[in-house]
Amino acid sequence: MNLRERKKLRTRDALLRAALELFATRGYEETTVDDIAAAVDVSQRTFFRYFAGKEETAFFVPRLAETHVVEAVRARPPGEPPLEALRRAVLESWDRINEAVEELVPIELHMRVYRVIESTPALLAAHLRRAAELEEQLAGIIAEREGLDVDADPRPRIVVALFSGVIRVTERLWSAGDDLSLDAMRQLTTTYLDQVGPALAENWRTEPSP
Amino acid sequence: MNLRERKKLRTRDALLRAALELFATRGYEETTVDDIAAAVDVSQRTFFRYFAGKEETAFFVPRLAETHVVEAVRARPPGEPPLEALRRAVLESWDRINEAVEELVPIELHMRVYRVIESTPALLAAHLRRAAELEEQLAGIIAEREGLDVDADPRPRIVVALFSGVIRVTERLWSAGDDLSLDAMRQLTTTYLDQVGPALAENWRTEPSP
DNA sequence: TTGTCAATTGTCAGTGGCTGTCACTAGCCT
DNA sequence: AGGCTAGTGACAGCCACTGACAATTGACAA
Repeated sequence: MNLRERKKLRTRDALLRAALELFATRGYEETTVDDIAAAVDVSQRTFFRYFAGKEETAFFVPRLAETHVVEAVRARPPGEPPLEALRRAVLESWDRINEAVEELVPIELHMRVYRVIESTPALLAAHLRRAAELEEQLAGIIAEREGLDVDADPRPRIVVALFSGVIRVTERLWSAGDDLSLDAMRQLTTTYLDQVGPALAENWRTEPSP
Repeated sequence: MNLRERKKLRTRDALLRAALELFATRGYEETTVDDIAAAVDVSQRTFFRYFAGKEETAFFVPRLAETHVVEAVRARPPGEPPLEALRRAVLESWDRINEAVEELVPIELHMRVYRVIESTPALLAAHLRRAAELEEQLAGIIAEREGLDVDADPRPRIVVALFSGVIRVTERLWSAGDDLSLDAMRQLTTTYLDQVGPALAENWRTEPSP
Protein backbone atom coordinates (compact mmCIF):
# COMPACT_ATOMS: atom_id res chain seq x y z
CA MET A 1 0.00 0.00 0.00
CA ASN A 2 1.27 3.40 -1.10
CA LEU A 3 2.23 6.23 1.17
CA ARG A 4 -0.36 8.16 -0.78
CA GLU A 5 -3.07 5.59 -0.13
CA ARG A 6 -2.12 5.22 3.50
CA LYS A 7 -2.35 8.94 3.92
CA LYS A 8 -5.75 8.95 2.29
CA LEU A 9 -7.05 6.25 4.57
CA ARG A 10 -5.71 8.09 7.58
CA THR A 11 -7.45 11.26 6.54
CA ARG A 12 -10.73 9.46 5.94
CA ASP A 13 -10.60 7.68 9.27
CA ALA A 14 -9.69 10.88 11.05
CA LEU A 15 -12.63 12.66 9.44
CA LEU A 16 -14.93 9.77 10.31
CA ARG A 17 -13.86 9.60 13.93
CA ALA A 18 -13.94 13.37 14.35
CA ALA A 19 -17.42 13.50 12.88
CA LEU A 20 -18.78 10.71 15.06
CA GLU A 21 -17.16 12.16 18.14
CA LEU A 22 -18.72 15.53 17.45
CA PHE A 23 -22.13 14.02 16.68
CA ALA A 24 -22.06 12.03 19.90
CA THR A 25 -21.09 14.94 22.09
CA ARG A 26 -22.54 18.03 20.46
CA GLY A 27 -25.33 16.48 18.40
CA TYR A 28 -25.75 16.04 14.65
CA GLU A 29 -27.46 19.28 13.71
CA GLU A 30 -25.17 21.24 15.98
CA THR A 31 -22.11 19.94 14.13
CA THR A 32 -21.18 21.68 10.90
CA VAL A 33 -19.06 20.16 8.19
CA ASP A 34 -16.64 23.00 8.82
CA ASP A 35 -16.32 21.83 12.41
CA ILE A 36 -15.44 18.34 11.25
CA ALA A 37 -12.96 19.54 8.67
CA ALA A 38 -11.39 21.93 11.15
CA ALA A 39 -11.00 19.13 13.72
CA VAL A 40 -8.84 17.23 11.20
CA ASP A 41 -7.31 20.40 9.79
CA VAL A 42 -8.39 19.94 6.20
CA SER A 43 -10.56 22.13 4.03
CA GLN A 44 -14.32 21.65 3.90
CA ARG A 45 -13.91 20.73 0.26
CA THR A 46 -11.71 17.82 1.23
CA PHE A 47 -14.36 16.47 3.55
CA PHE A 48 -16.73 16.28 0.61
CA ARG A 49 -14.12 14.43 -1.40
CA TYR A 50 -14.21 11.60 1.15
CA PHE A 51 -17.91 11.58 1.99
CA ALA A 52 -20.87 12.31 -0.23
CA GLY A 53 -22.41 14.30 2.59
CA LYS A 54 -22.51 14.84 6.32
CA GLU A 55 -25.03 12.03 6.59
CA GLU A 56 -22.69 9.48 5.12
CA THR A 57 -20.31 9.71 8.04
CA ALA A 58 -23.12 8.84 10.44
CA PHE A 59 -24.00 5.73 8.46
CA PHE A 60 -20.51 4.51 7.72
CA VAL A 61 -20.56 2.00 10.55
CA PRO A 62 -24.19 0.87 10.08
CA ARG A 63 -23.31 0.18 6.46
CA LEU A 64 -20.67 -2.26 7.62
CA ALA A 65 -23.22 -4.01 9.79
CA GLU A 66 -25.69 -4.32 6.94
CA THR A 67 -23.10 -5.98 4.76
CA HIS A 68 -22.44 -8.57 7.43
CA VAL A 69 -26.12 -9.30 7.93
CA VAL A 70 -26.66 -9.84 4.23
CA GLU A 71 -23.71 -12.22 4.12
CA ALA A 72 -24.95 -14.06 7.18
CA VAL A 73 -28.36 -14.61 5.59
CA ARG A 74 -26.72 -15.83 2.42
CA ALA A 75 -24.67 -18.30 4.45
CA ARG A 76 -27.69 -19.96 6.10
CA PRO A 77 -28.40 -23.61 5.17
CA PRO A 78 -31.00 -23.79 2.41
CA GLY A 79 -33.26 -26.19 4.32
CA GLU A 80 -34.01 -23.68 7.06
CA PRO A 81 -37.43 -22.00 7.04
CA PRO A 82 -37.11 -18.36 5.93
CA LEU A 83 -37.98 -16.68 9.21
CA GLU A 84 -35.66 -19.02 11.05
CA ALA A 85 -32.84 -18.23 8.65
CA LEU A 86 -33.30 -14.50 9.13
CA ARG A 87 -33.43 -14.83 12.87
CA ARG A 88 -30.31 -16.94 13.19
CA ALA A 89 -28.41 -14.86 10.67
CA VAL A 90 -29.06 -11.66 12.58
CA LEU A 91 -28.36 -13.10 16.00
CA GLU A 92 -25.15 -14.72 14.86
CA SER A 93 -23.76 -11.87 12.83
CA TRP A 94 -23.60 -9.39 15.68
CA ASP A 95 -20.40 -10.82 17.09
CA ARG A 96 -18.57 -10.49 13.81
CA ILE A 97 -20.10 -7.08 13.27
CA ASN A 98 -18.76 -5.91 16.59
CA GLU A 99 -15.26 -7.04 15.68
CA ALA A 100 -15.36 -5.34 12.31
CA VAL A 101 -16.65 -2.12 13.81
CA GLU A 102 -14.04 -2.00 16.53
CA GLU A 103 -11.34 -1.92 13.87
CA LEU A 104 -12.74 1.31 12.57
CA VAL A 105 -14.06 3.16 15.61
CA PRO A 106 -14.54 2.31 19.28
CA ILE A 107 -17.85 0.46 19.65
CA GLU A 108 -18.73 2.63 22.58
CA LEU A 109 -18.59 5.63 20.27
CA HIS A 110 -20.74 3.89 17.70
CA MET A 111 -23.34 3.17 20.38
CA ARG A 112 -23.56 6.81 21.30
CA VAL A 113 -23.87 7.75 17.64
CA TYR A 114 -26.59 5.19 17.21
CA ARG A 115 -28.62 6.93 19.86
CA VAL A 116 -28.11 10.18 18.01
CA ILE A 117 -29.37 8.55 14.82
CA GLU A 118 -32.52 7.33 16.53
CA SER A 119 -33.21 10.70 18.07
CA THR A 120 -32.38 12.99 15.16
CA PRO A 121 -35.32 13.20 12.73
CA ALA A 122 -33.20 13.66 9.62
CA LEU A 123 -30.95 10.73 10.54
CA LEU A 124 -33.82 8.52 11.60
CA ALA A 125 -35.45 9.10 8.24
CA ALA A 126 -32.26 8.17 6.42
CA HIS A 127 -31.88 5.13 8.64
CA LEU A 128 -35.36 3.91 7.77
CA ARG A 129 -34.73 4.40 4.08
CA ARG A 130 -31.57 2.36 4.28
CA ALA A 131 -33.48 -0.30 6.19
CA ALA A 132 -36.04 -0.37 3.39
CA GLU A 133 -33.29 -0.99 0.86
CA LEU A 134 -31.90 -3.78 3.03
CA GLU A 135 -35.37 -5.32 3.11
CA GLU A 136 -35.54 -5.38 -0.64
CA GLN A 137 -32.18 -7.11 -0.76
CA LEU A 138 -33.15 -9.68 1.84
CA ALA A 139 -36.44 -10.39 0.08
CA GLY A 140 -34.45 -11.20 -3.02
CA ILE A 141 -32.20 -13.58 -1.12
CA ILE A 142 -35.12 -15.33 0.57
CA ALA A 143 -36.92 -15.70 -2.73
CA GLU A 144 -33.84 -17.26 -4.24
CA ARG A 145 -33.45 -19.67 -1.33
CA GLU A 146 -37.02 -20.83 -1.81
CA GLY A 147 -36.80 -20.88 -5.57
CA LEU A 148 -39.49 -18.23 -5.95
CA ASP A 149 -39.98 -15.10 -8.02
CA VAL A 150 -40.07 -12.04 -5.75
CA ASP A 151 -42.51 -10.26 -8.00
CA ALA A 152 -44.83 -13.19 -8.46
CA ASP A 153 -45.02 -14.54 -4.91
CA PRO A 154 -45.79 -12.05 -2.12
CA ARG A 155 -44.36 -14.20 0.65
CA PRO A 156 -40.67 -13.29 0.45
CA ARG A 157 -41.34 -9.58 0.80
CA ILE A 158 -43.89 -10.24 3.53
CA VAL A 159 -41.69 -12.33 5.82
CA VAL A 160 -38.89 -9.85 5.41
CA ALA A 161 -41.26 -7.00 6.15
CA LEU A 162 -42.56 -8.76 9.24
CA PHE A 163 -39.08 -9.65 10.39
CA SER A 164 -37.68 -6.19 9.75
CA GLY A 165 -40.62 -4.63 11.52
CA VAL A 166 -39.83 -6.57 14.63
CA ILE A 167 -36.14 -5.76 14.38
CA ARG A 168 -36.96 -2.07 14.08
CA VAL A 169 -39.09 -2.18 17.20
CA THR A 170 -36.31 -3.84 19.16
CA GLU A 171 -33.71 -1.43 17.82
CA ARG A 172 -35.74 1.48 19.01
CA LEU A 173 -36.36 0.03 22.43
CA TRP A 174 -32.75 -1.01 22.81
CA SER A 175 -31.38 2.39 21.88
CA ALA A 176 -33.86 4.07 24.20
CA GLY A 177 -33.01 1.82 27.13
CA ASP A 178 -29.94 2.09 29.29
CA ASP A 179 -28.34 -1.28 28.63
CA LEU A 180 -26.53 -0.85 25.33
CA SER A 181 -24.72 -4.18 25.50
CA LEU A 182 -24.86 -6.77 22.75
CA ASP A 183 -26.47 -9.23 25.11
CA ALA A 184 -29.27 -6.83 25.89
CA MET A 185 -29.92 -6.46 22.19
CA ARG A 186 -29.84 -10.19 21.61
CA GLN A 187 -32.15 -10.76 24.54
CA LEU A 188 -34.62 -8.15 23.36
CA THR A 189 -34.59 -9.48 19.84
CA THR A 190 -35.23 -13.10 20.76
CA THR A 191 -37.97 -12.08 23.16
CA TYR A 192 -39.73 -10.04 20.52
CA LEU A 193 -39.23 -12.53 17.74
CA ASP A 194 -40.67 -15.22 19.98
CA GLN A 195 -43.86 -13.23 20.07
CA VAL A 196 -44.25 -13.66 16.33
CA GLY A 197 -42.65 -17.05 15.81
CA PRO A 198 -45.43 -19.24 17.15
CA ALA A 199 -47.92 -17.16 15.19
CA LEU A 200 -46.26 -17.70 11.81
CA ALA A 201 -46.30 -20.91 9.83
CA GLU A 202 -43.10 -22.83 10.33
CA ASN A 203 -42.65 -23.86 6.75
CA TRP A 204 -44.08 -22.48 3.52
CA ARG A 205 -43.58 -25.66 1.57
CA THR A 206 -46.12 -27.57 3.61
CA GLU A 207 -48.59 -24.77 3.07
CA PRO A 208 -48.51 -23.72 -0.60
CA SER A 209 -49.80 -20.25 -1.40
CA PRO A 210 -53.21 -19.96 -3.13
CA MET B 1 -64.63 33.79 7.84
CA ASN B 2 -62.59 36.96 7.40
CA LEU B 3 -61.41 38.35 4.12
CA ARG B 4 -57.99 38.13 5.70
CA GLU B 5 -58.37 34.45 6.55
CA ARG B 6 -59.91 33.63 3.21
CA LYS B 7 -56.99 35.29 1.51
CA LYS B 8 -54.57 33.33 3.63
CA LEU B 9 -56.22 30.03 2.81
CA ARG B 10 -56.21 30.92 -0.86
CA THR B 11 -52.51 31.68 -0.76
CA ARG B 12 -51.71 28.47 1.07
CA ASP B 13 -53.76 26.37 -1.34
CA ALA B 14 -52.22 28.09 -4.30
CA LEU B 15 -48.74 27.43 -2.96
CA LEU B 16 -49.64 23.83 -2.23
CA ARG B 17 -51.08 23.18 -5.65
CA ALA B 18 -48.26 24.97 -7.43
CA ALA B 19 -45.72 22.96 -5.48
CA LEU B 20 -47.38 19.61 -6.16
CA GLU B 21 -47.86 20.44 -9.82
CA LEU B 22 -44.21 21.32 -10.14
CA PHE B 23 -43.07 18.23 -8.23
CA ALA B 24 -45.22 16.01 -10.41
CA THR B 25 -44.03 17.46 -13.68
CA ARG B 26 -40.48 18.64 -13.09
CA GLY B 27 -39.53 16.48 -10.10
CA TYR B 28 -38.90 17.35 -6.46
CA GLU B 29 -35.21 18.13 -6.50
CA GLU B 30 -35.57 20.04 -9.72
CA THR B 31 -38.11 22.38 -8.14
CA THR B 32 -36.78 25.24 -6.04
CA VAL B 33 -38.78 27.05 -3.40
CA ASP B 34 -38.28 30.17 -5.49
CA ASP B 35 -40.02 28.43 -8.38
CA ILE B 36 -43.01 27.65 -6.19
CA ALA B 37 -43.18 31.14 -4.75
CA ALA B 38 -42.81 32.67 -8.20
CA ALA B 39 -45.64 30.51 -9.56
CA VAL B 40 -47.96 32.07 -6.98
CA ASP B 41 -46.27 35.45 -7.17
CA VAL B 42 -45.30 35.75 -3.53
CA SER B 43 -41.89 36.10 -1.96
CA GLN B 44 -39.88 33.07 -0.95
CA ARG B 45 -40.18 34.26 2.65
CA THR B 46 -43.95 33.98 2.45
CA PHE B 47 -43.72 30.38 1.33
CA PHE B 48 -41.82 29.60 4.50
CA ARG B 49 -44.50 31.31 6.55
CA TYR B 50 -47.04 28.78 5.28
CA PHE B 51 -44.89 25.67 5.21
CA ALA B 52 -42.08 24.65 7.50
CA GLY B 53 -40.09 23.51 4.50
CA LYS B 54 -40.30 22.32 0.94
CA GLU B 55 -40.90 18.81 2.20
CA GLU B 56 -44.04 19.76 4.06
CA THR B 57 -45.89 20.58 0.87
CA ALA B 58 -45.23 17.09 -0.45
CA PHE B 59 -46.69 15.51 2.68
CA PHE B 60 -49.66 17.79 3.15
CA VAL B 61 -52.05 15.33 1.54
CA PRO B 62 -50.55 12.19 3.09
CA ARG B 63 -50.96 13.86 6.47
CA LEU B 64 -54.67 14.11 5.82
CA ALA B 65 -54.81 10.43 5.02
CA GLU B 66 -52.97 9.49 8.18
CA THR B 67 -55.43 11.40 10.30
CA HIS B 68 -58.31 9.50 8.74
CA VAL B 69 -56.66 6.14 9.27
CA VAL B 70 -56.05 6.86 12.92
CA GLU B 71 -59.66 7.87 13.38
CA ALA B 72 -60.87 4.80 11.53
CA VAL B 73 -58.87 2.53 13.83
CA ARG B 74 -60.23 4.34 16.86
CA ALA B 75 -63.76 3.79 15.57
CA ARG B 76 -63.42 0.02 15.30
CA PRO B 77 -65.58 -2.10 17.64
CA PRO B 78 -63.57 -3.13 20.70
CA GLY B 79 -64.35 -6.82 20.32
CA GLU B 80 -62.49 -7.10 17.02
CA PRO B 81 -59.08 -8.79 17.06
CA PRO B 82 -56.28 -6.21 16.61
CA LEU B 83 -55.10 -7.23 13.18
CA GLU B 84 -58.67 -7.42 11.95
CA ALA B 85 -59.38 -3.95 13.30
CA LEU B 86 -56.35 -2.50 11.53
CA ARG B 87 -57.20 -4.21 8.29
CA ARG B 88 -60.82 -3.10 8.20
CA ALA B 89 -59.97 0.41 9.34
CA VAL B 90 -57.50 0.89 6.53
CA LEU B 91 -59.67 -0.65 3.83
CA GLU B 92 -62.70 1.34 4.86
CA SER B 93 -61.03 4.70 5.37
CA TRP B 94 -59.78 5.04 1.81
CA ASP B 95 -63.12 6.17 0.45
CA ARG B 96 -63.38 8.99 2.95
CA ILE B 97 -59.73 9.83 2.43
CA ASN B 98 -60.31 10.20 -1.27
CA GLU B 99 -63.17 12.61 -0.70
CA ALA B 100 -61.19 14.71 1.74
CA VAL B 101 -58.22 14.86 -0.60
CA GLU B 102 -60.26 15.86 -3.61
CA GLU B 103 -61.40 18.97 -1.76
CA LEU B 104 -57.82 20.10 -1.51
CA VAL B 105 -56.15 18.94 -4.72
CA PRO B 106 -57.15 16.74 -7.64
CA ILE B 107 -56.57 13.13 -6.65
CA GLU B 108 -54.92 12.49 -9.94
CA LEU B 109 -52.31 15.08 -9.02
CA HIS B 110 -51.81 13.49 -5.63
CA MET B 111 -51.25 10.12 -7.28
CA ARG B 112 -48.51 11.55 -9.44
CA VAL B 113 -46.92 13.20 -6.43
CA TYR B 114 -47.08 9.93 -4.55
CA ARG B 115 -44.98 8.32 -7.23
CA VAL B 116 -42.50 11.14 -6.87
CA ILE B 117 -42.36 10.54 -3.13
CA GLU B 118 -41.62 6.85 -3.61
CA SER B 119 -38.92 7.54 -6.15
CA THR B 120 -37.16 10.49 -4.53
CA PRO B 121 -34.72 9.29 -1.84
CA ALA B 122 -35.12 12.33 0.40
CA LEU B 123 -38.92 12.13 0.24
CA LEU B 124 -39.01 8.38 0.66
CA ALA B 125 -36.92 8.74 3.80
CA ALA B 126 -39.28 11.34 5.20
CA HIS B 127 -42.23 9.16 4.25
CA LEU B 128 -40.83 6.23 6.18
CA ARG B 129 -40.16 8.36 9.22
CA ARG B 130 -43.72 9.59 9.19
CA ALA B 131 -44.89 6.00 8.84
CA ALA B 132 -42.84 5.10 11.89
CA GLU B 133 -44.55 7.81 13.89
CA LEU B 134 -47.93 6.56 12.71
CA GLU B 135 -46.95 3.09 13.87
CA GLU B 136 -46.20 4.36 17.32
CA GLN B 137 -49.59 6.02 17.46
CA LEU B 138 -51.41 2.94 16.27
CA ALA B 139 -49.57 0.75 18.76
CA GLY B 140 -50.85 3.01 21.50
CA ILE B 141 -54.41 2.73 20.25
CA ILE B 142 -54.23 -1.05 19.94
CA ALA B 143 -52.77 -1.34 23.41
CA GLU B 144 -55.60 0.75 24.79
CA ARG B 145 -58.21 -1.37 23.00
CA GLU B 146 -56.78 -4.48 24.54
CA GLY B 147 -56.23 -2.91 27.92
CA LEU B 148 -52.47 -3.39 27.76
CA ASP B 149 -49.41 -1.31 28.54
CA VAL B 150 -47.45 -0.62 25.34
CA ASP B 151 -44.16 -0.68 27.17
CA ALA B 152 -44.86 -3.81 29.14
CA ASP B 153 -46.43 -6.02 26.48
CA PRO B 154 -44.59 -6.36 23.16
CA ARG B 155 -47.63 -7.46 21.21
CA PRO B 156 -49.21 -4.12 20.32
CA ARG B 157 -46.03 -2.81 18.74
CA ILE B 158 -45.46 -6.12 16.99
CA VAL B 159 -48.86 -6.42 15.31
CA VAL B 160 -48.64 -2.85 14.20
CA ALA B 161 -45.12 -3.41 12.90
CA LEU B 162 -46.24 -6.50 11.01
CA PHE B 163 -49.31 -4.79 9.65
CA SER B 164 -47.43 -1.67 8.64
CA GLY B 165 -44.75 -3.73 7.02
CA VAL B 166 -47.30 -5.35 4.77
CA ILE B 167 -48.94 -2.03 3.99
CA ARG B 168 -45.56 -0.58 3.01
CA VAL B 169 -44.91 -3.44 0.64
CA THR B 170 -48.26 -2.97 -1.04
CA GLU B 171 -47.83 0.79 -1.23
CA ARG B 172 -44.58 0.35 -3.03
CA LEU B 173 -45.92 -2.20 -5.45
CA TRP B 174 -49.04 -0.16 -6.08
CA SER B 175 -47.15 3.04 -6.79
CA ALA B 176 -44.76 1.17 -9.06
CA GLY B 177 -47.55 -0.52 -11.02
CA ASP B 178 -49.66 1.12 -13.66
CA ASP B 179 -53.11 0.80 -12.10
CA LEU B 180 -53.29 3.65 -9.62
CA SER B 181 -56.99 3.17 -8.84
CA LEU B 182 -58.36 2.76 -5.35
CA ASP B 183 -59.65 -0.67 -6.24
CA ALA B 184 -56.22 -1.81 -7.32
CA MET B 185 -54.83 -0.68 -3.98
CA ARG B 186 -57.61 -2.39 -2.07
CA GLN B 187 -57.14 -5.56 -4.06
CA LEU B 188 -53.40 -5.58 -3.51
CA THR B 189 -53.76 -4.92 0.19
CA THR B 190 -56.27 -7.67 0.85
CA THR B 191 -54.23 -10.13 -1.18
CA TYR B 192 -51.09 -9.36 0.75
CA LEU B 193 -52.77 -9.25 4.13
CA ASP B 194 -54.32 -12.62 3.39
CA GLN B 195 -50.84 -14.00 3.14
CA VAL B 196 -50.21 -13.10 6.75
CA GLY B 197 -53.67 -13.50 8.22
CA PRO B 198 -53.80 -17.26 8.42
CA ALA B 199 -50.29 -17.25 9.82
CA LEU B 200 -51.11 -15.02 12.76
CA ALA B 201 -53.20 -16.03 15.74
CA GLU B 202 -56.72 -14.77 15.40
CA ASN B 203 -57.08 -13.62 18.96
CA TRP B 204 -54.51 -12.73 21.61
CA ARG B 205 -56.85 -13.31 24.46
CA THR B 206 -57.14 -17.01 23.74
CA GLU B 207 -53.38 -17.22 23.59
CA PRO B 208 -51.93 -15.28 26.51
CA SER B 209 -48.36 -14.10 26.17
CA PRO B 210 -45.69 -15.97 28.17
C1' DT C 1 -65.34 57.50 7.08
C1' DT C 2 -61.05 57.64 9.34
C1' DG C 3 -57.46 56.65 12.38
C1' DT C 4 -55.24 53.13 14.98
C1' DC C 5 -53.72 48.54 15.81
C1' DA C 6 -52.31 44.06 14.48
C1' DA C 7 -51.53 40.71 11.07
C1' DT C 8 -49.23 39.70 6.66
C1' DT C 9 -45.84 40.38 3.61
C1' DG C 10 -41.46 41.81 1.22
C1' DT C 11 -36.61 42.91 1.51
C1' DC C 12 -32.18 42.12 3.06
C1' DA C 13 -28.63 39.80 5.15
C1' DG C 14 -26.69 35.67 6.78
C1' DT C 15 -25.85 30.42 7.80
C1' DG C 16 -25.03 25.77 6.43
C1' DG C 17 -24.84 21.92 3.10
C1' DC C 18 -23.04 20.99 -1.15
C1' DT C 19 -20.77 21.54 -6.05
C1' DG C 20 -17.76 23.22 -9.86
C1' DT C 21 -13.45 25.20 -11.11
C1' DC C 22 -8.71 26.08 -11.09
C1' DA C 23 -4.24 26.52 -9.63
C1' DC C 24 -0.79 24.34 -6.73
C1' DT C 25 1.65 20.91 -4.23
C1' DA C 26 3.06 16.37 -2.91
C1' DG C 27 3.89 11.67 -3.97
C1' DC C 28 4.74 8.42 -7.99
C1' DC C 29 7.19 6.49 -11.77
C1' DT C 30 10.71 6.24 -15.25
C1' DA D 1 16.13 14.44 -11.62
C1' DG D 2 11.96 15.69 -13.68
C1' DG D 3 7.56 15.06 -15.78
C1' DC D 4 2.94 13.29 -14.54
C1' DT D 5 -1.10 13.04 -11.81
C1' DA D 6 -3.81 12.42 -7.64
C1' DG D 7 -5.09 15.14 -3.80
C1' DT D 8 -5.80 19.56 -1.86
C1' DG D 9 -7.08 24.42 -0.82
C1' DA D 10 -9.15 28.68 -2.15
C1' DC D 11 -12.90 30.79 -4.18
C1' DA D 12 -17.33 31.44 -6.18
C1' DG D 13 -21.94 30.09 -6.36
C1' DC D 14 -26.62 27.45 -5.67
C1' DC D 15 -30.32 26.26 -2.67
C1' DA D 16 -32.95 25.54 1.72
C1' DC D 17 -33.88 28.00 5.51
C1' DT D 18 -33.98 31.86 9.36
C1' DG D 19 -33.94 36.39 11.76
C1' DA D 20 -34.80 41.29 11.70
C1' DC D 21 -37.03 45.23 10.20
C1' DA D 22 -39.85 48.01 7.38
C1' DA D 23 -43.92 48.47 4.46
C1' DT D 24 -48.51 47.21 3.54
C1' DT D 25 -53.11 45.67 4.26
C1' DG D 26 -57.29 44.19 6.58
C1' DA D 27 -59.98 44.72 11.19
C1' DC D 28 -62.34 47.41 14.27
C1' DA D 29 -63.76 51.31 17.08
C1' DA D 30 -64.62 56.14 17.41
